[in-house]
Amino acid sequence: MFTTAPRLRFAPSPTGFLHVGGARTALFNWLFARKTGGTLVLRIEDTDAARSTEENTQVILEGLLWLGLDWDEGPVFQGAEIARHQHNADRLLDEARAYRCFCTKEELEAQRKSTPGGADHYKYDRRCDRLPPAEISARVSRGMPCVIRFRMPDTEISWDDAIHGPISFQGAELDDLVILRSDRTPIYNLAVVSDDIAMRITHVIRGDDHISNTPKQIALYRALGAPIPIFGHVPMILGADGKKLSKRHGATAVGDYQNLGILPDAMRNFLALLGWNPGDDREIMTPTEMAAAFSLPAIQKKPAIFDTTKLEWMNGQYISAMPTNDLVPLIARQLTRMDVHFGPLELLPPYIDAVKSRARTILQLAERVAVRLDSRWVTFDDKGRALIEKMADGYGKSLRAALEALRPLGDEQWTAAPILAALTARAEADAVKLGDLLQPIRVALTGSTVSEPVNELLAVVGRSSSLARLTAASSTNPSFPA
RNA sequence: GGCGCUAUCGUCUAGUGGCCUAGGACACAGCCCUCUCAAGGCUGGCACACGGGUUCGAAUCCCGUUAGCGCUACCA
Repeated sequence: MFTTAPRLRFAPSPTGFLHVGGARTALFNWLFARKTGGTLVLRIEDTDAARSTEENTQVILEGLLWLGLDWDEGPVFQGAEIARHQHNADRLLDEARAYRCFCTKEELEAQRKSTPGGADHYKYDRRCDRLPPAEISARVSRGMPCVIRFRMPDTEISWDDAIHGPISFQGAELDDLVILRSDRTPIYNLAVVSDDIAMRITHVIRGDDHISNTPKQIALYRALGAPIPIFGHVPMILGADGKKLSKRHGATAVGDYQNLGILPDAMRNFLALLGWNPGDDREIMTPTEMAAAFSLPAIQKKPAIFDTTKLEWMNGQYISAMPTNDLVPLIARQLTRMDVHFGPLELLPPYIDAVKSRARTILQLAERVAVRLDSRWVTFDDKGRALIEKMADGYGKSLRAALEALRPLGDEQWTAAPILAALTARAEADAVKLGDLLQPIRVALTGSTVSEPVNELLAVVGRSSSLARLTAASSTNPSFPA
């Protein structure tokens, strides 16, 4: 049917931000284009002037780029093609495949209400299609407003979906859809078909929520005499409660996850695995690997629940694997947002190395760097407080022992190995377990019972700051730490 | 309500009639490592929605039931 390379499109509507579901649809299009050597076109569907904004368009473009998804053509704006949409509609009218409908919104509403069995059973009764030609031309010359309705064929309309397999609808059950409003602006289904034909789109990969639009669009393709593309409908993304992902589930926009400290590589990888798998057990994959393994039939038919825990796990994997130098600008930006002063960027890597294998998000990572950089960021968590309370007087005592062991070390000896040697010797001399000497230090320095090995922690925090923190903690009444 | 789509561990999934005593990952529990945590290693618990068929044989094919989701505009 199509002898040339595939032409795909991603067609978001700038009536909101880039949703994770939309991002995944874009990703699947991108992967398919990369896999097949096809062309991906970005089209902004802004025909709903009332709800579309320039700002949303920008956010969507930035979101796609952030995820590493680029496009080969566009962005093209649907709103710029209204003349062609109107021309297509007029042609359908001339060929008697569509008709003028003079029913007003109010009349339509009344028709719905008076439908036997309720508005649920309403279907337009084609009363305007039965108007005598003389009456129609009279109304037109009178300037009576009208929409253009497409006459839906009553045949079966079916297609072989690239993801779901065969799907069919009965045309007789479909309504005659409006394709041009009374102000002559196009309605979605006409604009989409008109654009996809003009752009010579061969594969329409979009969300499951468009399945019921597809028979209407196929009918339009046929009426317009255009070849019908391959359709593939990717399942929805649901919230943890199994309902369609929406605002009340918290973060749903791609930008939300960016702000939460998720890496674009991790987000992209996670999204790809939501409803798709490479056919083997690989999980962490580069875009190139994903594209090589990609196929439409491998996409799941059922909706997937968005599991943020696994996203964070994957993000942690990416953070651990990421070169520290690549992390520096991200952490620096976050520290600046937190109003933490860190001096030259070259000073950051040791702090990042100290904590990056333990962090799941950039936010966590930055917070832990901040704690090591500046004692004002130390906050005592529940376990830290519990340890202090449990040890009571032993806490300060243990810290004073540590101070005695550490003070003799000069700046040049303030590295992990000598620190560990000094503390080990002290623990042996006092006949206490090494851990009993170290854990209070950890808590005094970070407020937490979790960190890198204590000797490394001391080395990273530095001699003067470490000693200051230990001194302060050892002399403070342990029942109310800072 | 109508139409459509879907149905394997809590979650993401492998499975396309025998290789399934159903595999992997996240999460969970335990053990190892160990100054804590993470990472890593090992172990464990956890699923074919239900009912009928078809077949020598069904998670896999068919039908029904149930459940979930989507659509049902002069929105996209």
